[in-house]
Amino acid sequence: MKIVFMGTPDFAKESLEAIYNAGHEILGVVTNVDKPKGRGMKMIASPVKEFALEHNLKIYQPEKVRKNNEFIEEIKKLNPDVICVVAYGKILPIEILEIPKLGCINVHGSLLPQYRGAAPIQWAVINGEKKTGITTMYMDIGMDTGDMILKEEVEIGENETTGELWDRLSKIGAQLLVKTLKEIENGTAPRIPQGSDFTLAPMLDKEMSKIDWNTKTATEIKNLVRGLNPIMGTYTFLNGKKYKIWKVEVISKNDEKLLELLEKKIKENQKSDELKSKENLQRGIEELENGTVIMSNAKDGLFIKANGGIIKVLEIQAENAKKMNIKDFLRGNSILEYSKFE
RNA sequence: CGCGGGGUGGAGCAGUUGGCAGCUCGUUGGGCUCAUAACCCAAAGGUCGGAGGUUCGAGUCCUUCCCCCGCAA
Repeated sequence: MKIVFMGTPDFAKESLEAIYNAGHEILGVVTNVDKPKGRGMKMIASPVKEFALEHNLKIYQPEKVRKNNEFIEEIKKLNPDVICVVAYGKILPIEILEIPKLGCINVHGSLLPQYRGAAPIQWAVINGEKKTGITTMYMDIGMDTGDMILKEEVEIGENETTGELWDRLSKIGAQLLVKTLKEIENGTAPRIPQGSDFTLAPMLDKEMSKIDWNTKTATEIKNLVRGLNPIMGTYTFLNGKKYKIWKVEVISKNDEKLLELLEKKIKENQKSDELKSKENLQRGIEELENGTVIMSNAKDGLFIKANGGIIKVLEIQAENAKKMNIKDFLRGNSILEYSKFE
């Protein structure tokens, strides 16, 4: 089929590559404008543009698409059978949606009508969903409200990060798009209305990446950490310094191994008899405020009291530093026990 | 010229007013142990990113070049 493809990030590149390899005729590729990126603010082309350049595809990078008659006319002239939109980054006006004879197809990273919006994958992980998926649909004017075509379900691993899930879904999405196009070509594509029972996955904002030790449970913190990895990461403060937390594990406050370590340490330090028994240790931990460092050393790691469990930090990043696994970090940097993250 | 941080043995860091180059870990050898990623002892490993300069003396001060990283988008 004759296709115009619209997309920007690597997620979209997978789809473009798949339909390209499937033998469809790519009339043009629309991607977001190059943006200054990275150190020195160099202009960086989107992954979709990179692919288009490599394969000599025609590239369009309109500043805006709404009320951009010149651009709309260009697309009209291409006379595509369908327009495929995957994570393009701009909302398409009705004038464009009406161009292709067979419709505008969108690949969305969730099981619609759940998680409509800009950040479906991230929110699914943050909310601790056990499964999510990909949905292809016919676009309409609303935000991810169009009639659905195909769906594929995917399990979310308990420790899977958004980045990992993102990669998997981008490939599944690519395949599902190819399959969807085939169905459309054959005239067998279904059209399933979404119904009214939907949820939203709005854009993530900076605010939410701060760990709230007081109101969030240990598991919620863990889900936030993996949900925001590797997009922005989560952060928290210790003695006025900002630390990013990239990977954690949740362990129970009754964790035998941890209690043993604590017990041993207390004996070594000849501290008060008060915390001698395991019961007292558990109670002692329970009494600590959320965010308090229970134990911190290069050998055992960094353990932080949280609501309903203990956060074991696995990957951390100090200000102006790069991400490090916790053992490397603690060899050169020290975090005092009983200090408090906030 | 977007803002900022940094280059010190294999890793992560310290190094005070310029005065013998250190710490934690790893590595190697040995010991201990039923055993171990545990513990004990010992050793190897650095022209302190490069080039100039100031000085009796520079990781430390000045000039310059190279490289890396974080924020921001």
